[in-house]
Amino acid sequence: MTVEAQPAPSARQRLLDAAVMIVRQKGFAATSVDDLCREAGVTKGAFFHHFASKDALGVAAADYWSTMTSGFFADAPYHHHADPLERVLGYLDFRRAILQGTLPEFTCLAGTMLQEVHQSSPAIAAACDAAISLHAERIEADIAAAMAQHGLAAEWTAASLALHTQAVLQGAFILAKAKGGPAIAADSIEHLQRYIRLLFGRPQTRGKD
Amino acid sequence: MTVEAQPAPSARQRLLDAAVMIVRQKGFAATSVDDLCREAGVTKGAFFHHFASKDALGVAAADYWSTMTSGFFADAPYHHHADPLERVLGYLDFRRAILQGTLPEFTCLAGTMLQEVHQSSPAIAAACDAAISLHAERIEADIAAAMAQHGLAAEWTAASLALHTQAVLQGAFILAKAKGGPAIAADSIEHLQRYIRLLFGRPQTRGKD
DNA sequence: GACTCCATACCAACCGGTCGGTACGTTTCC
DNA sequence: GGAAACGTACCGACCGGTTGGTATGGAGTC
Repeated sequence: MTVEAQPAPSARQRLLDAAVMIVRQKGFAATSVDDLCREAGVTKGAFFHHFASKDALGVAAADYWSTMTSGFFADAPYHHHADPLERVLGYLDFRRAILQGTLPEFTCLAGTMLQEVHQSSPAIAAACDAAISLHAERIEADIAAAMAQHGLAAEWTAASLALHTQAVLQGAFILAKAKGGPAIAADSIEHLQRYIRLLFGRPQTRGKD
Repeated sequence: MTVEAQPAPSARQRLLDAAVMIVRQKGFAATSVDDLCREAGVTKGAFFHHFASKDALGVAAADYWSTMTSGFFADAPYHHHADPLERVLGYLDFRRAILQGTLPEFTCLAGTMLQEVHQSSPAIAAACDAAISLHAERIEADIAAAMAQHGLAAEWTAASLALHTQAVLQGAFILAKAKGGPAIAADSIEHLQRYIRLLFGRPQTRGKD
């Protein structure tokens, strides 16, 4: 609630940014508090001033990730489409397009942390779940609109398909980690796009990109 | 007297079994050598007698996981189908059916370890990649046979779709960890099955489960 | 002068890994 | 056949370094 404009990046902010990068590189457990402080250029005192524990940092990082990605995708170009189905497909085009750079640059923090802490730290797991679920809800709205427009009476729900898109993305990231690059991740997203086109009876539109 | 059958599981075997369970619970980094020894009922001396390092245990565990799951799926009932497409769909039926018990019981060791060690330990990452890729190749064979039988000239390859099935499964596991249960994982696999049926022009066969 | 923000110094627990030693079966050599 | 020699499996105390976390104090600001 007390969010005003911040002119200079505070130690807290720098720690959060450091966490987003390093945790995606090494995972949560392998990332030490000292690693974070070194990357952020602050001392341990600053860390424990802003965060009660390493776990608390994990929760804050997941929340930060959620608001960060929310803004990022809200500003993305695919919202321009009038057709809601085109927005859904455009979203996936966009997800494919941002598969650039090294693995920790396009990989998902929430998915990475969930793998490790789903049992040991319920608070972090809940924050990661919230981030993914919130993101899915945004897509769910477009899917529901597309279903209404196409008069689709399907055996699956918009919520289920929205969550499925997130599953494919998370799985694509794991394959990317296995293969050391984003190429197969892009393939998987293409399969998902083809699935959605088939679902809506719109087989293979527009030319190859 | 040369003893063929092993009446008592060796320390090495017990450590491997312990690793498969605990690493899926807590992740690789958060699992200590002492954790493994305690679970396996052996001492640290035994651990380092059989494995040169914790990393070496990770590689061995991934290899063990690969041969273990290979045998498990080779014995599964879906191979009975004469129709290769039915074998692929049956495989996914089977994957849904084994979504039982607690999360570390049906979750994938290779995917879990990959998330954490893909940068820090190339050896473990390679072993995990090999496990997943080998598994995908088994499915690829059935997909290729189904494509040939249906005379499908597709823009996608059997290998690509096989890898996509693994991406969906890995992503489904992450969602299961987010939601704390296997229900949404099953939903995602159903979406994948629907995709494959649409791909092969066989919309919705057999009755509801 | 109280409060926020952050640095320094420090701690106990725990980490992966080492090491000297034991128990025991097999091989070798007389 | 018996005993020395050797190899494998395992034990558990121990080591140096790192871990998450704390105690305390000082600079800047209202």
